[in-house]
Amino acid sequence: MSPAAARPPRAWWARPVLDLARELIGATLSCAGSAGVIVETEAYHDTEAACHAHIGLTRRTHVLFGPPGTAYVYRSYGIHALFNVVAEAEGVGAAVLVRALRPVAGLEAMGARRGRVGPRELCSGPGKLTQALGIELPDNGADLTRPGRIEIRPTATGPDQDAVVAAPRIGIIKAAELPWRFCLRGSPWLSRPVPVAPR
DNA sequence: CATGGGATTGACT
DNA sequence: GTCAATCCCATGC
Repeated sequence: MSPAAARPPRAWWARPVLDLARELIGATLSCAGSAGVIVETEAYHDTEAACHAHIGLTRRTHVLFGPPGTAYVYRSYGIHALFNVVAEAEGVGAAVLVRALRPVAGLEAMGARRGRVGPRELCSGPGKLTQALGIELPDNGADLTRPGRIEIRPTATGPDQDAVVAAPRIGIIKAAELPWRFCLRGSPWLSRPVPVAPR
């Protein structure tokens, strides 16, 4: 695989959210002594109804409209913390949800945080990977362009685009037809398999 | 101030 | 396959 690039500057994160969601496949996400390679993402944009930012600027969504390269962490179903990275220009509400990782470092710490589960269950879901990495609500708003608890290192050359598959997003009702889920083709570390027949 | 829904997971039938 | 857990916050009275 390609070597890790340096910590990307603000402008790197400012690209269109669909481009960023693809680009992040293969990047390494690390936090609290553990790390994994991103194998699944989803894009969200304020112009479509599934995005939290669709309702406009509120206390919950203001991070989404802020500077790109910022972490957006929110609680889902009262239980799980889900991790996103803000994309596009400041003033646009857009973010990439990280949905699954291939664990590569700190697997013991991941297991301690997740409870005794098999390696395939450590990071194969958006709520699982935040628990495995120790990402929680206080990480909301973290600036990923500065040194901190959470770090994302893309590959130097970006992912091989032939290896990235697009599919409909998971677990949403609104705008469910958009193929804005991106997966590493054939990866055994996905939250769910890519559907065989596209719709 | 009360209510309702949600980008999920794990346990159970 | 079904379903509850549990909390943040937007919305409405």
